[in-house]
Amino acid sequence: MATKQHLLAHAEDLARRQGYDGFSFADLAAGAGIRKASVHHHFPTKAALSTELVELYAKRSMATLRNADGKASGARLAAVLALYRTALDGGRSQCLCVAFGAVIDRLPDVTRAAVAAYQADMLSWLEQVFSDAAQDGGISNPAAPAQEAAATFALLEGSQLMARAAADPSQFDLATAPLRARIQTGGTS
Amino acid sequence: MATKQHLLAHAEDLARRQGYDGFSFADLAAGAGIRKASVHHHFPTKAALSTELVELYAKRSMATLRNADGKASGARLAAVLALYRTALDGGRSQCLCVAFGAVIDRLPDVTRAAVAAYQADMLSWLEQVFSDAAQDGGISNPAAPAQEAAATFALLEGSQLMARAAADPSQFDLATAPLRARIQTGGTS
DNA sequence: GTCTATAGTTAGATAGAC
DNA sequence: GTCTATCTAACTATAGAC
Repeated sequence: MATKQHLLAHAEDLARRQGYDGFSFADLAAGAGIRKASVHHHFPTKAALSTELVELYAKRSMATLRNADGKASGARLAAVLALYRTALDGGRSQCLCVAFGAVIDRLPDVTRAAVAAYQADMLSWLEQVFSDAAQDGGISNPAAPAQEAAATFALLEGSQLMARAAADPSQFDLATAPLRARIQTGGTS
Repeated sequence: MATKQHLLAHAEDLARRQGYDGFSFADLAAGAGIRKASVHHHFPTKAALSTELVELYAKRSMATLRNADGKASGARLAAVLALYRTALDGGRSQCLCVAFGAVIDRLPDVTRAAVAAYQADMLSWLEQVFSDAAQDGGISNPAAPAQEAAATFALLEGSQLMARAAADPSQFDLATAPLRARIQTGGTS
C-alpha cells in the first residue's frame, strides 16, 4: 500500500508539472525503485491511474475548501485564492486540472469526465460564495453569482498558467490583486 | 513554399488542440501527404518548428490587436476579448500559448522564450489599454494598469481552459461577462 | 524537395516465473 | 507484489539516393 501511495504522489507531481503526455510508467517506476511491469500491478492502465489522480485531487481540494464552510463569503474567497496560490508552489507546479484541461482532447474519456466533475464542483462552491456575498456584503461589487464563479475560476487557472510561463510566481499575485481587493475585511459593508 | 505553409497551418491546429507532446512529425507528414523525412527538410527539429509556430502566432495576434490601436480603451478591450473568443473556435481550439504554457517545463528553451515574449507583449499592450482607460473613462472601476493587464490576460486564458474542459464554449462568455460589463459604450463616463 | 531506409529511444501493455 | 522478457507501436532524427 505504501508503494501505491508513493506512486500516486509521484504521478501527481509529474502530471501537474509535465501534463498528461509528459509522464510515463517508466518515470513512476524509477521514482518508486520498481519496474514498469510492477507499476501496472497497481494501475492497470494510464487511463485508470490518471482518473484516480484527478478524483483524489478533487476530493482533497474540495475538502480544503469545505474547511472554510460556515465562514463569511470574503473568508471563503480568500480560502480558494490561497488554495490555488499554494498549488502554484512558487511556480514549480500548478493545479492538476490546468495541466489536464489544456490537453482535454487527449485524455481518456473517464479522465476527462473526472476533470469536468472537479470543475463543476468548484464552480458550484464558488457560486454559493458569491450568492452569500450578496447577503453578507463580504465581497464588493457583486455581479451575478454564476458569472462571478466562472470568472473567478478562470482567473485562478489562468493566473497559474501566466505565472509559470513568465517564470514569475508574483504574476499570480498581480493578476489576482483586483479580486483580492474586493474582499471586505470589515464584515457587512 | 506552399508545402511549408500547409505544414505550419496543420502544426498550429494540432499544437493548439493537443499540446506540445500531442502532435508529431508523422501527423504533419500525413496531413501534407508527404513523408516524415520530408517534413524535416522544412523544419530541422521539433524545437525549431514549435518556435516558429509561436513566433508566427504572436505576430498575427499582435497585428490583430494593433488594428484597434487609436480606438478608445473600451473598444480595444473588446478587441482582445474577441480575439480570444475567436481563438476558442466554438470549443474546438484554444490559444497556442494556453496549450504550450500548460507544459512550459517540457518546451525547448527557444520555444519557452517565444511563449514568454508573446505573453510580455500581450501584457504590455493590455497595460496601455488600462492606462488609457484611466484617461478616457472607457472602462469602469479601473485599478492599477499592471494589475488589470495581468488579471485580464489570466482571465482570457483561463476562460478558454474552463470552456474547453466543460465542453461548453458559452462558459467563456459567462466568465468574461463581468469584464465585458465594465466597457463603457457611451465614451467618457 | 521528396523519397527509402534506418538508427536509437521511448511509450503503454501483457505473459508468466518467483 | 515484483520480477524478466517481450510485444507492438510510436517518437525524433539522420544518411544518402533520386
